Amino acid sequence: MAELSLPELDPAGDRAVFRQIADHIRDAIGRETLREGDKLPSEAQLMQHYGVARMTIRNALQVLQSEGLTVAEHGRGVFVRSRPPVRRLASDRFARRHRDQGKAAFIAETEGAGGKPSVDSIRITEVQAPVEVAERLRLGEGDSVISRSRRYLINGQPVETAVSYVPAEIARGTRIEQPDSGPGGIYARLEELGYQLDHFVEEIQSRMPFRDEVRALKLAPGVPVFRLVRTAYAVDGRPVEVCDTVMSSDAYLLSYELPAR
Amino acid sequence: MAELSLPELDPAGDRAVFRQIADHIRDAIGRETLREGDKLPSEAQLMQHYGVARMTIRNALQVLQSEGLTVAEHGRGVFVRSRPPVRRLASDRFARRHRDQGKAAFIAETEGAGGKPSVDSIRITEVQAPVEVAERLRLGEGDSVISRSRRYLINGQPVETAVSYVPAEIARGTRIEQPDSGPGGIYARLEELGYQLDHFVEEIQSRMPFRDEVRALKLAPGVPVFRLVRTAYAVDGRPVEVCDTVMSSDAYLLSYELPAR
DNA sequence: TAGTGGTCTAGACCACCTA
DNA sequence: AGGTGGTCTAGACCACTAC
Repeated sequence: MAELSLPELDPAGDRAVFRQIADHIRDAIGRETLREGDKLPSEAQLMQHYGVARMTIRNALQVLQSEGLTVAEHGRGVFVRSRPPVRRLASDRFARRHRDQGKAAFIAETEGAGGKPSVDSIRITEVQAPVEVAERLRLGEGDSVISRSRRYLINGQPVETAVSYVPAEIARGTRIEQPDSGPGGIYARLEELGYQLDHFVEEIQSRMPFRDEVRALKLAPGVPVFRLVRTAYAVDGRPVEVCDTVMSSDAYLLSYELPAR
Repeated sequence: MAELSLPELDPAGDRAVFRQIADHIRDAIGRETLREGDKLPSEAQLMQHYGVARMTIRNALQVLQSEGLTVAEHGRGVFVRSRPPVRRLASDRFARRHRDQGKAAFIAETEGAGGKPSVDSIRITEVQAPVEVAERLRLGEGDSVISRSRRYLINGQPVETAVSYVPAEIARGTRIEQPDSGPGGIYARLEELGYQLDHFVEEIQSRMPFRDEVRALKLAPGVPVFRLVRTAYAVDGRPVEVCDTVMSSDAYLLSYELPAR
């Protein structure tokens, strides 16, 4: 602990002791006295330094963890969380010129950035459209859709889960029902089927992940997720696909261009 | 507690007791046995029901709170968190037709949705451009910018903070330096000054809020924020403004249209 | 005043990691 | 084996809210 030298507690202030301790450590991280990957003093050392009970120290560490600033590793220590390289999603990523290259957007981009893309957990089923999907596809309740769910990884690290829905009427019996949807992905298949794509609408929300999302994306505590729902529209105005994705928020930066006119 | 009837603990499973308890309550919320605004059983009731110590119950409740599912109110109880109405930001919100109506985007939209918009904490200063801003505005270090910071509220509830940066060379001596930037906001002023706007680029990230953001936006525990940085480009390609905003993620849904061509 | 959550103590035993 | 964090107990006193 000699190297860190955290301040003393302020006994006068009415701010709770565990909050003061969290403040000290947070400040040290902010000033980069503690940097990404650095190990914090152990709980025992912090108890010693501040002269408080263990639960008080653990409360302080809990605060930092839920802020996404630190991660605890059982048996090793508590560390300043390091952020993975950010993947930028630009708004032209579904432009036809990319589709024509014969690779799905994710593969093309990841390789372009020097990463090793992979896709797993591919599951294809025909189901009744969930309400949110039916609304976006302008289907009635009970209408069925082909659902393609999969998980995207970069260098073996999961970053995104996605479920695509295409009206069964369109996709049944086509390659969209196959695990490998072929060169250019399902958007290329849709165009081959005569549904020339016109535009997409992406709707973005952010929230803390559900339990299954924490598992599927191997999320650290204190990391929110983006939920991005993309609807693809054909030139005649008909929505032909909905893609519901959940992304680790610290793996992505989303970028969009908006007209000013 | 009679009305809730949570399951018993599974003594065989190796899942921690406080996690099992959190699971039970989370399930009850998921099934809508507990609905938005409902009060959870008190800590004392839960101790009684499960026959465990208070810290075990508090650990379970802490889990739910950091997932954004519940909020504790001192002296009152723990409640299922209710989500405020979501404000949808569409990608045409800076279209000229809105600007020409003489209202800034925020005011026009909020009134359109039946809310009462307000803006406070307006502070205008001339400063050296922060690095991230200088890069986006293609300024050198040391170049100064006019910074306009303010906070947006809907029905008195803060939802967003924003700081705009305009090169001082452009804004100095203009109404952009005034607290009330006039009809149509600063984008209208920039156009009057001869910088006809062509497009915007918005970059979106999500993370847990800093302490000052929790205060400024009155954020509940477990609520992440969007950070949205918008750069405005004039028709000659010159970036003329950067706006750095932080938004409560549960007050917003962002929506963008992307071309497919 | 009674009930609620907020903070803190002082222990205990366990599981995991490193050496 | 020794150090680390993970879980849990059984108390205590306090601050806030409702009645």
